[in-house]
Amino acid sequence: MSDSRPVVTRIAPSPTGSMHIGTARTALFNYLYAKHTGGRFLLRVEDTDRERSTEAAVQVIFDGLTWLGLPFDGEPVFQFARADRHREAVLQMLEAGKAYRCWLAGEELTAAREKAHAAGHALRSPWRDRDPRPADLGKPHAIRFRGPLNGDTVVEDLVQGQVTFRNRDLDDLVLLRSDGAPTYNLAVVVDDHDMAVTHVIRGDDHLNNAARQTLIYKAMGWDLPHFAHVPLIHGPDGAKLSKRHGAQAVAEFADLGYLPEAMRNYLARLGWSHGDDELFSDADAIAWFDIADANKGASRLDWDKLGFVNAHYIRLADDARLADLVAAVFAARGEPLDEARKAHALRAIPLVKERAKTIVELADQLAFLYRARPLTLDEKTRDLLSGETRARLTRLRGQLAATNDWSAEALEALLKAFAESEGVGFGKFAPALRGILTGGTASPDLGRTLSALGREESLARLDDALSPVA
RNA sequence: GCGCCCUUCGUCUAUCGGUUAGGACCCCAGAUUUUCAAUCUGGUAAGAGGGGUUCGACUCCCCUAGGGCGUACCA
Repeated sequence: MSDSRPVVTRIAPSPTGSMHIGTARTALFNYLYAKHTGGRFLLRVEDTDRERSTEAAVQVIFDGLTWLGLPFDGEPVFQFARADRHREAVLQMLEAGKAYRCWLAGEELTAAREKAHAAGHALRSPWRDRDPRPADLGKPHAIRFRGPLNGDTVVEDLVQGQVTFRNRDLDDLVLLRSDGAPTYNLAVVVDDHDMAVTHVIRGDDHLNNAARQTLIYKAMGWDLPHFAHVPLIHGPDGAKLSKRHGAQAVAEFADLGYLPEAMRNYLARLGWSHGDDELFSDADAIAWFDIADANKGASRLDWDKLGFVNAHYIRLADDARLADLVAAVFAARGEPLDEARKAHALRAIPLVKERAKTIVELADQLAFLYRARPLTLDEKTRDLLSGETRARLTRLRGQLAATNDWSAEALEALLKAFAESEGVGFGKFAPALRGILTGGTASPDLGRTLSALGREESLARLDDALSPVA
């Protein structure tokens, strides 16, 4: 372990076609730790599974990191392209006696493994101590790691603490498959070493691998990186997060209307904390983050809290940006907003932005702006339009038509004065007015609703509902 | 089966041997009130169980239970 080298962290996802939210948090932790220490945050694409590693699947990773606002330093490393280098390392171990050629396969392999387990230790191939004959060398074979039979391997983990494994439980893992392809545990070690990674921060499903990888580092005579295994994210029910929990991939959270800065804040707070701080800026997170403060236990995704955090960031967000996002929601629904409508949304956003937990909700709350006239009124509103209320709203319509100040404040004042002059509470006309203006029963304060709708449209909607034929 | 890890309010967490176990989300009540929210005030709610160690354990050790991960020529 070296402590003087500048910190280098990395995120090493496989291109599977989507980016899991757990991967996103691991990326965030790596990013925060690198920034906190003034180090570098790298990306390595583990694309050795040729079936799944399509260009599109790789693009998903880039898009996910970009959307989350976690830019990596330098050029991405593609693991598959480094296969020759991996093989070179294996040959080096072979020559040094740290690895051996193995022709064990098929049922023979299975039987040997079962026998080893029955004897209370991990698999050791008979080829470990056998000299291959020249005739064997021509036949396809794997190359296995020659693991120590006795003793312990200790992983010093920044999160989990000191974890001890008995070497007898660690099998002679395959380094190079019989088709010449390097295996995961080998490639990871070689790549992390070559990339000068100082801190391996990853999911705790790899804690067991850390022991195997430690052995490889030692066999190669390389410095060990610091390990930090962070727990996985579970669904609200405590089970492994999956599709049925609502969302799993970063792109899905984006589609549901969550802001990247909200995701960063929420995800950072999931499994890590800085005292009682709940809502904090990226700069705060970078200043405060230490991987040693990460928790050991798995945590569950809580939609309510995510919504709370997201609402906070929506309130802070720039209106023009929100208008773009809202327009994207409408476009995704097949109802793209033209320039005029988008401008309308931009004007109305300040009136509703403090009410929405997601961008999708924000779009829903703006939808009344675009309803086509004449609005079809719900039954409740129609019932409310009895003679008395109709007459009262007609008088209100007259006052609205006479005013020029269409600001929310002025309209609110006008409504208050009107209620007073009528000698009634809002309850006598507000529900009906809301129904007429929005076609629904929930909307912002009426002053705001009128203001957002605009003078012309408001009066027209009133006329639609109040005209004798309606 | 074997190995490793984890376990404080419903959820996310604070605590790093001595606290009335704190905060946030959710929930409930009140305030506000033209709906729904938002906002403000207040409230309910926790150390998985059992043994130790100690003057004193949420905190240290052991056992049990529950959960997770691994145990591949997958990554």
